[in-house]
Amino acid sequence: MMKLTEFPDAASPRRRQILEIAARLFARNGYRGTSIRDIGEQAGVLGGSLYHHIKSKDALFVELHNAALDAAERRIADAANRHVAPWDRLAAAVSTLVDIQLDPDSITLPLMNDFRDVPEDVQRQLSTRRDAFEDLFRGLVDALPLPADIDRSIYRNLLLSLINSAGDWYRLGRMTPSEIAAQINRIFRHG
Amino acid sequence: MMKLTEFPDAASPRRRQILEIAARLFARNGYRGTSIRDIGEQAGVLGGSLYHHIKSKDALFVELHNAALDAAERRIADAANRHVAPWDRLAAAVSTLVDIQLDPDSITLPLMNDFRDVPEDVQRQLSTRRDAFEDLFRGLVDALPLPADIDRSIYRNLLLSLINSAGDWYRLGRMTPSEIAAQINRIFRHG
DNA sequence: CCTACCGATCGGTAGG
DNA sequence: CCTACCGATCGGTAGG
Repeated sequence: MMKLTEFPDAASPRRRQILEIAARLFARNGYRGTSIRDIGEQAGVLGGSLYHHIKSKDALFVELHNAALDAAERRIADAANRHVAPWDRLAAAVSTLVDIQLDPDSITLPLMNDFRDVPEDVQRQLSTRRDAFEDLFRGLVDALPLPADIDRSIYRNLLLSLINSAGDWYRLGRMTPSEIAAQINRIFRHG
Repeated sequence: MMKLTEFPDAASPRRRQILEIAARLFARNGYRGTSIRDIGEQAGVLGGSLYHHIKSKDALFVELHNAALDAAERRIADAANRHVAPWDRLAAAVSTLVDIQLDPDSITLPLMNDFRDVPEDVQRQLSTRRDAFEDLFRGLVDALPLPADIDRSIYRNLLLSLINSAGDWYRLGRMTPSEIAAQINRIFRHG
């Protein structure tokens, strides 16, 4: 449950600290809702001073986004690979992604959700990495014995967008993330 | 398929025209992504001139949001009420909401999706109207003969967030909105 | 509906 | 890492 090294490739401890601060702010307030001055404030310096560590706000966001997907992809693949039956493999992946998305301290993932908040040229830089992430789920879904009248591409998109937007309505207390995941797996299990 | 009077309570034709322009821009570019100057430009005037017709950007957005939910709620209730069996009623509601969300010319609904893009005090103004909208689906879901291990509140939230985020991945061509709706209804039909 | 502006905020930079 | 700025953009207003 504890995160130890979120950004292993950070080049210096100070830079890693800045990356972690920035990731938390982006996750909480979105791309446009987070200013360079906000990040500087939490890091104890003025906004302009950050440009010693980063090239631009865009480049910073892209770096955080890709590192977050790397970490998520590793955790999800590990969880799926502890099982062999197709439905079990998907259920493990869903449960892990739900955990990541609903963790209130998650630095990792809410970055995925802000796609349309981001400038268009940044979107283009992110989309390759996102496509690769989706391939993980494509493989899991393609292995399912689904009824013939369910389209696997639609099924995968529905499932992913549902999980990625779960943070919008989830409020702590009533149910745990793993109970939410269990409900999702029940609804999406067919045939 | 044609929209005739999107804003029946507009007070003047010019004001209605401005509301329609603003709704389209908010739907396309989000709350923060739409400036008062953008709206003025499309209306053929300078941004400041709009303040003869509106009180503030916030009040404009709230008005558009509530009018959009009024129109959506009417369409969805009408569609559901053409049926009696619970699963048919839900399917009709889902299909109508999907149509609204995926219509590329829709003024009506993508306003719902930008919740976290909007300032907090505006969020508070919108939430009452949204809760009432959700009650429509609450009634439809509560009438379903669902398996006992599926939580109706979670089921409803998952279904609504899934439909509301469908526009994020849907691209025209491969499938029509009603085919998407049919897939959703298949996946969410149980018991 | 325009002119002309306000105070605030933004990403980013030069020069030290 | 700071000082001191830049050009751009924002919502909104006074006065006509």
